[in-house]
Amino acid sequence: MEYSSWINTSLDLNIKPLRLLDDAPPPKKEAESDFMELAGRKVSVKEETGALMEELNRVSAENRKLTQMLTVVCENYNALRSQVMEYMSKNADKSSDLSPSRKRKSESISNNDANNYGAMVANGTSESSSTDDDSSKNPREEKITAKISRMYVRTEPSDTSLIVKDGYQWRKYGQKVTRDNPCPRAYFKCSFAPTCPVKKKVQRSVEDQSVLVATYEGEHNHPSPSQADQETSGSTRCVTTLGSVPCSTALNSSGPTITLDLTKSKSSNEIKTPPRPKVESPEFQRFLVEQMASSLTKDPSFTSALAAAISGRIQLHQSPTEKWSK
DNA sequence: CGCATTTGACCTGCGC
DNA sequence: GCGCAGGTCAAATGCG
Repeated sequence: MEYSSWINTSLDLNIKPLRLLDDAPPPKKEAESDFMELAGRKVSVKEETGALMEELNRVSAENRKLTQMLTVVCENYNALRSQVMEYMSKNADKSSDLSPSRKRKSESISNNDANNYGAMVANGTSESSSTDDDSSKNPREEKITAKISRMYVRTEPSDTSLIVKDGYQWRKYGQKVTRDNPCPRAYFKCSFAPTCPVKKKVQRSVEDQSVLVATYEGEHNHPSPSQADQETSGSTRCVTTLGSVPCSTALNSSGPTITLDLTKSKSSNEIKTPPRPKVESPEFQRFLVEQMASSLTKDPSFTSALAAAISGRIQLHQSPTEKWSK
């Protein structure tokens, strides 16, 4: 699985339309007339306006929601980062003073990043968490070299099951209601290979119950049974691989507007925008790309958000994530 | 009938 | 040592 499919600039791309919608209504008529001309078709402008307005409202609401999410993610990221920094610097100074309750400590810390919707966080366990040196105190810990990774999966609100389709076969062996989350946590073991030590915990996020948090412990000692299936399966769940989010483009006087349609899958993209103009034309595509690039790079919000996204990506890449970057 | 899931009991580690 | 909370076990149950 490619890392690029997990980390995506989609949030950044929403900045432009959102701002447009919030600050001043876009000169739609112009855009539409351009659009019509490009399409070379005579379509009722009224009908188109109505449809576009509807879509615009919907996308605007979607974008607002996403922006709020992004804010929360950034806040939590910063908080977590400062916590980690503080913790690491503390441990660098006095490595002997370690909390004995590492098991539950790590859990409580990791809960903070539960807002990274659509992202997967893979991190090493004790060996990467600067508490290595107490392995000398507790020899049992040395055996636990299992990798712990985390995956966030958005589900449909109506979906109450705790099943995360990740291509492996899992057997549920327990369920428990934990203190910090009213939603039960389900425990799974990899059942594809009898010797496979991998375990998985799945629990709904406290903040957003439509998000499942799957925590993987250990590494599979066998290949994925359905790697190919996984990519093409029509699962109702959408593992948030944002790399393939469908988008639509439109032209207005101030340049092209990129609108990511995050609510529709590729197959169900039913916002029936008017028949596309000759987008296939290489000249038009080049023009679009140039306009998009220039408008994005001029936008300070975009550049700052991009910087934040990149810094987050760098952080992620610093931890060993071989498993998920395959 | 075989397998997966459910669920209450039990085990283990940690804090007080 | 006791209580609490998370994790695991295994008998009961459900389903194909």
